[in-house]
Amino acid sequence: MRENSPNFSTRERILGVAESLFAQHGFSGASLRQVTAAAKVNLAAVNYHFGSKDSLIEEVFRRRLDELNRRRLDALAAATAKPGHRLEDVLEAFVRPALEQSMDSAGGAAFVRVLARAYAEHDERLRRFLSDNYGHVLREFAAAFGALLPHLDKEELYWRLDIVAGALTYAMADFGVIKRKHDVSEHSHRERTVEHLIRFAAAGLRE
Amino acid sequence: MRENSPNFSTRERILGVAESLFAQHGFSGASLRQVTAAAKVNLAAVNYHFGSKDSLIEEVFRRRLDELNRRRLDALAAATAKPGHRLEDVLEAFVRPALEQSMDSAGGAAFVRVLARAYAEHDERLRRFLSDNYGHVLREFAAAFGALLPHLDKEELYWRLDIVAGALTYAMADFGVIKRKHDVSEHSHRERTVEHLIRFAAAGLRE
DNA sequence: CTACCATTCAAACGATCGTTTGACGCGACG
DNA sequence: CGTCGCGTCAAACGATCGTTTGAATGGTAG
Repeated sequence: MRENSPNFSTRERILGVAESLFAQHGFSGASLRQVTAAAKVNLAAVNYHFGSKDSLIEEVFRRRLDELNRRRLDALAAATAKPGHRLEDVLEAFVRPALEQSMDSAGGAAFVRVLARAYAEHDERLRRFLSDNYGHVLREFAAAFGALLPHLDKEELYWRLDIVAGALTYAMADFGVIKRKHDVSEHSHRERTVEHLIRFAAAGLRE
Repeated sequence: MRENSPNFSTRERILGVAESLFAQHGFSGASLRQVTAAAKVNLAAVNYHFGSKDSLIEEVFRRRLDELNRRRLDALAAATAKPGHRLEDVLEAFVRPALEQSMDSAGGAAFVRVLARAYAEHDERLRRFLSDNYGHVLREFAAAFGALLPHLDKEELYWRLDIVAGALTYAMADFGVIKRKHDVSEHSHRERTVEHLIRFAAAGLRE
C-alpha cells in the first residue's frame, strides 16, 4: 500500500509525500506543486489543511518528532535509573529511537533525512520552532551527559554535544558522496553504523 | 577592506557574496537578486560573467576547492611518505587543510559551510560536478586508508569513510542547534574540534 | 575623431512560486 | 426536501524567480 493510495486521506498523503520530497530536495527546493502532484491531490489542499507551506513543514516534523522524543526520553530515563550506567547508555538512548523509527515505516527513513536537513538549514524560523518545541529534550540529555562528564564545564559540554549530534544525525541520514552498490542489508548496516558512532562519540566526549 | 569594496572587481564581489549567502540560505534559498544587491552590482552581471546561476555555484566551488584539494594531496603525500605513518596522519591530511583555509580569509569560513551544504544537498547535478572534478582526491585518500586498514573490504571501507567524511565536514562547518555565547576563541575551538574529531574517526575506523 | 570592445545598466521576458478565490459535489441533519 | 458545512476543484492572484535584451557607458587602438 503506497502513500498515494486512496486508502490514505488527503492530509496524510500530503504529509507522506512532503516528507519524502523535502528529504530529497530540501524545504525551498521542493515546491507545493511537486508535492500535490505526487500526492495526487489538488494544489489548494495544502493551504486548506495546513494553512501555509511553513506550517506544513512544521507538521512534517511534529508528526514524527513527538513520538521520537517521547521514546528518547523514556530510554534516557531507563538508562539513568540504572545505577552505574555508562556514557554509552545515554548515547544509545539518543540514537536507538531514531534508528528504530527509521526502520519501522517507509516514511521513517525519509524523516531522518529531513531531520538531518533541518540541522543543516540555517533558517532562523525553523530553528526557533525546533528549539521551542524540542529544546527540553536536548537539555535533559545535556544534563545526563554532564553528570557523567563532571570534568567538562557547561560551555565545553554543549560545544562537544553539538559535534556529536551532527555526526550522529548525518550518519543516520545516510548522506554521502560514495554510492553503495548493494543495499541488501541496509538495516544491519544501519545497526552497525549506530554501534560505531556510539563508540566514536563516547571516546570524544570522555577525552 | 570589505568584499563590496570598489577595489574588488565585479566578478570577485559576486563570488564572495554568493559564497556567503549560499552558506546562509542554501543554493536554492539564495536568489541572484539578493546576491547582486549585496554585492552592489547589476542583476545581469551574474549571467554576463558566469552564464547562469548553476555555473556561478560551480565557480564558487572551483575557486577554493582547487587549492584545498591540492593542499590535501600534498599533505597526504607527505603523510604516506613517512615510514610507519599512522591512521591519524592520514586523517589530519584530510582535515587540516580545510581548517587552515577556513581561517586564512574572511570567505574561507563561509566556504566550509558551503561545502557542508553541498554534502547535504542531494542535487544530482551538483554531485556529478563534484564527483567529476574532485573524485580522484577521495579515491586517493580511500587508497591510503585502505592500506592502513587491511581488515576492511572495499565496500566496508567506503561505507565507513562516508560516515567519517560527513562527521568531519559538518563539525568543521560549525552547524549546530546550540548557540555558543563567546566566539572570542573560535580559532582555538576549531583547532580542538579537529583534534577530537580525528580521535573519533580513528577509533571508529580501526574497530 | 572614429571605431571598437568590454562592461554596466534599466527594463522586460516567460516561468514558477505560495497563496487565495469562488464555484461545485455531496453526505449529514432538521 | 432544503440547507448547511466540509472537502475538492480549476483558475487566477501578485510576487519573485533565472534569464535575456538593447541601449548607454567608458576606455583603448587605429
